[in-house]
Amino acid sequence: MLKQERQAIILHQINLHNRIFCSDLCTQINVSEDTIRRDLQELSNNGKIIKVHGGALSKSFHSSINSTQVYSIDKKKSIAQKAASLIKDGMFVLTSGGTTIIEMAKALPENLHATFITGSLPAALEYIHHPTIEVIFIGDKLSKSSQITVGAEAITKIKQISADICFLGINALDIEHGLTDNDWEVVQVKRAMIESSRKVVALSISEKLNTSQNIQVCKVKELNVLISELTPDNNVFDSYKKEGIEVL
Amino acid sequence: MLKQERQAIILHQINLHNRIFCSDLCTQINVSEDTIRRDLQELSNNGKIIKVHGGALSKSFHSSINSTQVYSIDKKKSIAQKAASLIKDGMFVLTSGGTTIIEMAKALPENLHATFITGSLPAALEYIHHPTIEVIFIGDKLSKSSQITVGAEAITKIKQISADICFLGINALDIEHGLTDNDWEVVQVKRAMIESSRKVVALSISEKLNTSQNIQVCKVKELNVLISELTPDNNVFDSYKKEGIEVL
DNA sequence: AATAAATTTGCAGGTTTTTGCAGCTTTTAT
DNA sequence: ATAAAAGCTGCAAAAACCTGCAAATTTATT
Repeated sequence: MLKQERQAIILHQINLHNRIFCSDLCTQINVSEDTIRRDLQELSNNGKIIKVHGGALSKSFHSSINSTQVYSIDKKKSIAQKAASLIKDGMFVLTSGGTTIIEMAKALPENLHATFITGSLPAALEYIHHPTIEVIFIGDKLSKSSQITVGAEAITKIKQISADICFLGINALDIEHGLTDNDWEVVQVKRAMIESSRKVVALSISEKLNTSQNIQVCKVKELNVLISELTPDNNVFDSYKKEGIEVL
Repeated sequence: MLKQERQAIILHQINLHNRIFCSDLCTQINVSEDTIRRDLQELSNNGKIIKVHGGALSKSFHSSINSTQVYSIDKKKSIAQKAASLIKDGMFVLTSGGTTIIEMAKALPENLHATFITGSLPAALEYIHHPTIEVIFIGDKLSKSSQITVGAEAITKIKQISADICFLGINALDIEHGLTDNDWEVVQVKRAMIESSRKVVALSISEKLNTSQNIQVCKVKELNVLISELTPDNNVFDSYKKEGIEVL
């Protein structure tokens, strides 16, 4: 058996089944596991496949998400860094959707061992690419506009959870109206998340501070931490601090 | 034996078998391995063959392997067309994940009003971009390798559903072992989907027919429809038809 | 036809590639 | 925590390769 021939077979099998074990290939092609491993290593170095412990995955399936032009991307990255620092090993983390949350997902440290619970399709896609975290998806009807799960079933599931911390990508926040949004179904979900978490963290670029929308999610007092791209000593935060909110 | 003559024989052999060993040619033509090597080198320099360590490969062999970005995309599109035609307005449709399912999602008619239920992240992302269909996501733990929901909670939810039709992107199918897969958790989900559907449709490119993997999902008899890129009159389907399966 | 020139072939030797194995470390699962 | 599986490293044997050279063969020329 020629080496290139063998590698062609391997590549074919991986593309056919999306995933494969060293041991299976080894019996199928009848060479030692070492040889298979070396082949997979080589194919992986050439970018043909994704090598994983015990086997390999097809490239087409695992393709990462296109990081398109997100509004205020730099500000959101700085927020993401601060937010990610609050998450410790072993925590149960509830998160909503939104571009800020996606940025936070990308900023998670490589070796974090935590459980992330979300109803957001894009967020889940990010989390799933992380090597060590566990991802729980809240199922139910998917909202087309927001790409998150909504509905009674989802609300019930969230209320059964008791999370250590909850991260909300927010749309509008001010002292008078509290945390507000403009999608009734999304508001229900966020409200449930707040109720199920010991600590609530709001992520917001400063432009969204002191603006409001139609539907209230919760009062300012119900938030525990507020993270923006500004430094905490900025005096736009004064009134929030007075309400007992920690600003990062 | 003239050099030209010998090289003609070699070229013929390579194109016939797609691959060849130096050692085989050497005994066959009865010249030294060095001569064979020099011939292969020359043919390779002229671009007639691909020289590799230990022998040579035909040009077509190598190019066919390296060609497509997503594997067998055309075949999958033809399958997707046939599958999409089975879905009618008002139906409840259960689907697994996999590239074939994604293609089906893309092939859905613009004005279809149906409800799609899935636990596959990539599939849900496709469905959500469709203007008129409703999407229900099955929540629970997400499997990193397959990007679908797995776990007891998901199984329970699926069993509560009663769907009109179920589409399974399949990994391996043969008469003896039935529908098989290599991921225990994924198998549980597929099994539940089959039980919850009035009609089960298996989508498979023909290469996966008459292959098997380690874990059985169900017997051949439990499938109702089998769709591949081949025409239904192809005789690879004979044994499946004998089991009462409709082939499209 | 004979001979010179050019090409091809086989071989000796030394080098590189490939492969499986043993021993040890890392990762994963229970 | 512990045991099993997978991975890594270095090694050694076999196979394949390369280089240079001389013998053999083909081709060209007189």
